Amino acid sequence: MDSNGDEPSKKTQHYVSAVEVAKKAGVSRSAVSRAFTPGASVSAKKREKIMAAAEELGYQVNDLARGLLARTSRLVGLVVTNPELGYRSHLVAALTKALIHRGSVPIVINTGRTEEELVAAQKTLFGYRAEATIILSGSPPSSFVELARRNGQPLIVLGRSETGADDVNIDNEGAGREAARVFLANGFRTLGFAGTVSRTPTTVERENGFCREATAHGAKVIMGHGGNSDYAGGQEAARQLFAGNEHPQAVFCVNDLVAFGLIDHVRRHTNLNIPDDLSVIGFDDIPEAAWDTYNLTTFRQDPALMAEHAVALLDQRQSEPDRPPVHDRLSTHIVLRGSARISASTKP
Amino acid sequence: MDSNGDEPSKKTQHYVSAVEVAKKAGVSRSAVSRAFTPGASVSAKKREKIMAAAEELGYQVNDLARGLLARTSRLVGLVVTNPELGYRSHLVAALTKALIHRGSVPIVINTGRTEEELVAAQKTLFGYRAEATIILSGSPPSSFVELARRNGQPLIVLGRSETGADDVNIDNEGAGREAARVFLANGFRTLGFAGTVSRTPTTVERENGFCREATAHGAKVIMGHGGNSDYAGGQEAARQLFAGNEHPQAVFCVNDLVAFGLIDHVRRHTNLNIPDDLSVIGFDDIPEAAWDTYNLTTFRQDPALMAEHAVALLDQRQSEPDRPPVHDRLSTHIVLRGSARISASTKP
DNA sequence: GGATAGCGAGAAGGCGTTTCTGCATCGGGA
DNA sequence: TCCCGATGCAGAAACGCCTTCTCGCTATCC
Repeated sequence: MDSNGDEPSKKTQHYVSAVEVAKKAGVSRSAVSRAFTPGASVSAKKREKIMAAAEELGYQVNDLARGLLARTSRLVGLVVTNPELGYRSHLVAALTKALIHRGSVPIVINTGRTEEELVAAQKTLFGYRAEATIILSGSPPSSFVELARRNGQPLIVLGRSETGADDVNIDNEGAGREAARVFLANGFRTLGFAGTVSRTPTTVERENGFCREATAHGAKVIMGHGGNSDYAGGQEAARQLFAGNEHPQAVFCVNDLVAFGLIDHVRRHTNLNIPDDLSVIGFDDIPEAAWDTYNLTTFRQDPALMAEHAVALLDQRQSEPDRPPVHDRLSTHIVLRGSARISASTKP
Repeated sequence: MDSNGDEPSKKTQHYVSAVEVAKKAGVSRSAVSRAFTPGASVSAKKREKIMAAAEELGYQVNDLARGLLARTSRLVGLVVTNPELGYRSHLVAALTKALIHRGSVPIVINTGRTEEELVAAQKTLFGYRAEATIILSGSPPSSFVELARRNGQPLIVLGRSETGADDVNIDNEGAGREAARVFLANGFRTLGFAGTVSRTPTTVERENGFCREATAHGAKVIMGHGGNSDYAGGQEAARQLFAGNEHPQAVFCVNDLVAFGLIDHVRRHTNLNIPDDLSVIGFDDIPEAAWDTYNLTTFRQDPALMAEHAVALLDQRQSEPDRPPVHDRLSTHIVLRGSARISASTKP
């Protein structure tokens, strides 16, 4: 009974439109549109008939046309560099999930950090009338912020605070200070910091917080800087930190990947035992930090929470487009594991 | 001189359209359209003038309207579950990069594997008239394939071959056989396989290839199955493999994460030394496999190459929509590191 | 002077939403 | 029982923005 004769097996090879549904259901195309608009005035019976026809034909509202009229799409852009790396992969996953949950459709622009590339990404997003842009990495140039504002497109920056846009970030400097305090409270006087030569605000803040707190209390801080904030960078930093005849008793690493590289270097090239001879603290608490090999004490940064806050910020911005930029600061806390010889009572 | 008086600082608060650019440049709106269409007949001088006006106004072609007319957008959908996990995070990164390089715009639908969720993802993608869909995980239900075909939307499946769509995959069974052969050639007679209880085609093929080759040559294979194919799953599998009084001399793990979990379990809970007492081979060759701690011998699966092939398949499908499904099989090769006591000469 | 490239103007087409208007129906009052 | 106003629903038309096509005209080149 569902093999209706009026539609032979001609090759459709195109998306069915509302007119076809209207014809099939014997109604006007406005009625079809209303049937798909919640709260529109259509009788229940007619709506049902229309839905049945739509289902049978495989009709799907054309969001391109809808967006054209609405002057915005449900598309939300995510601009990110190296989305496969460490914490960022988790953040991207959490964001895409949160956005989809919200009813948005995430576009992921995987690109470099240069101004040109960022501008190109933004243009693409403008072209699709994206509802908003979320930047995960790289400082957006001021022209970026300005253009988004001019076009009325909300812009959320993650992990940067110095821009004129809404952002959600964590207290990197505070965490750095806390790391220093924890080390000091456990009697370490010669400390180390493992960072990178590419000085992003995030890493600089962690470094500053740590170093200032440490030196303010008379401790010595030895610095090691790798090329990138990844495993190899951690190895390089370790090479620098453990090259001289004086080495740190405790090292704070700019993130977990760096900590892993550092730990592996230490295990392989020195006789130091972790944590007996050397305490290590990382940052991010990615799943690998909990692995037996590393069992890393680190600062927890919850990607799901950050994604949630980013989406909340987006909602707020849309309801109040004109209010001043909001800076949302998430707290972090240290997760004690076995890589640092720290007594739990000294945890602040 | 660029503060032109004819545009006072009125709040634009909307995207500028082609008519505004036309007015500003003193040309017709068709000319604007032509200027943005490569290969259209516009004089260089006029195009330049138009582009200057567009630049100044911040004009950006509305891809929604363009897509409406073209009946397709440059959007390409990526449907994926747990995009943050192991190899998949690298694949997603490589795909987004390759797609952007191609001029497409990737939509990432991060969702579950249930049929409902996949259908919802597909509907979203249809709604935006996505140029194509790429599925990274989860077997698409046959309705999915059928609907994509009916709508003329190319569908590329990664890591599954049993579907009626184009796919790119690797020779999992062959790799499994090779793993067994390498172990056998090095004198191991009691082998182990670390897999998962959730039997996806990928894992089943690797397991089958390994077990059949091994048993065909008279070796014994002990099986261990964790819950998921991740670190914790590897630990569980190890618990099973090393619980009895007879344990394997060499274990093939369904992927690198499982191998890491297994190695860590062995190091912590047994006296066995890797690779002296136990050889381990993994699968994927994610960056962590090269880390000092693991130094894992594993099968290399290049995400960039797979992404490249997926995009190539997409190009081909678009130029020849009606040809039968193509099954693109990539080769893998084993990467010898320190986790397996294997002499290089025995590598096939 | 005739061919031609370039350009402006206008209109159609793609598809869904929204507004406006007309019609039918229903309830209530005379 | 009849009529009027209110109400709900349906259809027509306009709109959003771009591309493409046609047509007619002008500047340009040989």
